[in-house]
Amino acid sequence: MTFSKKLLIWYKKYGRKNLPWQLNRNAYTVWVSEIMLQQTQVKTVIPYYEKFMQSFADVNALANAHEDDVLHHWSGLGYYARARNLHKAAQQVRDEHCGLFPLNFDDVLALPGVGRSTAGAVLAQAEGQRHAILDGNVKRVLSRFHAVHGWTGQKKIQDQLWLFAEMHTPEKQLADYTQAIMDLGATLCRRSRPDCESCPLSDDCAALATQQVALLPTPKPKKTLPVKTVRMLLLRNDKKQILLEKRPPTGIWGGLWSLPEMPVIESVKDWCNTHYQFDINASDELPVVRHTFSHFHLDITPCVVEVNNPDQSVMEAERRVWYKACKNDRGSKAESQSLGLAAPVSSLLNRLNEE
DNA sequence: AAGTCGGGGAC
DNA sequence: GTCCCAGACTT
Repeated sequence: MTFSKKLLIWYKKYGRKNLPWQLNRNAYTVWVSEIMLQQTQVKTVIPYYEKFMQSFADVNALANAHEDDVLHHWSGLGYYARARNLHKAAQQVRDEHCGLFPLNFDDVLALPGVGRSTAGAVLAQAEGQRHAILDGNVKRVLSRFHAVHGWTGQKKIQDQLWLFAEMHTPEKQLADYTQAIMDLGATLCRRSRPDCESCPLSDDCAALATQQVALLPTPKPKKTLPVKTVRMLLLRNDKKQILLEKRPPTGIWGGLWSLPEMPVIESVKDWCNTHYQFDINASDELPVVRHTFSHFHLDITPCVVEVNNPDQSVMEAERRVWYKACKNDRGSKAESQSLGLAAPVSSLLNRLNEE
């Protein structure tokens, strides 16, 4: 059985058929509901839709209203450009289509605030015209059904999903099919805890077959993290011990032991002299190590420094310790169980120890 | 391709 | 707190 046929059978039993905009359905009511439902959940929209329709019963009433009045009805819904566009579009219908909501795809698409998916949804639901839709629900259903990996905002992925959407769109029962695929996405093929047991498409779902339902759709990539840089000093005494410092209790690596840090821009020799009263001859930079936190990258420039007069540093004894990195029984991992080390510090000490 | 608009729900 | 939601528009 085809995708659409299974979906339509399921819809007949379990689909939503009494939403406010499904009663007395016409292009205007469907259009208003579709705009309100952009990036907004059904439950939130319902009271707004009912009040809006009471005040603006048809497209001409909306066109002739004051923008402030339209915006007042939108207050609290968010994305207020939707309301301004809705009002402008109603005037466009009044002025360019003789007050009759257009039933031609390109004309609907030309209305401000109406994109490809919304235009398709309006004409499919109100007029039974054959158009595919691709909203958040459909993207989720199709990316799982076809195991499409990649963020759905990417053009390549979006094009692929539109092809699948077109492919599955039936020739008849467009209103029901359009509602059905959205209902499936909203009620069973949810973002979290999808109910695959109850899904009419589970037999052919590629994501389910390969245990990838939870991985799809691929989440939006996180925005580029800011990069901070720091130099970490591997201060080494004549016993080949490294100076560690205890971090403050709050903040990054709170309470853990770490290496002394200093700005990359400043002189190592001056810094050691000023902050530690250490006399050093030379220092040796190691390759930069990137450590990533949830909110930034930390590029660490490790710098090995041989200290000539380590005895000078007896200040703040509780916060500083000369530490001898050694290998434990398991091999390469440093013996650090007794001392809480920040992860990249542990890694650096290992590297130094292996040389 | 990335940024913007937004209040609210799920977790 | 984060992520996302029946997207479209601008830069």
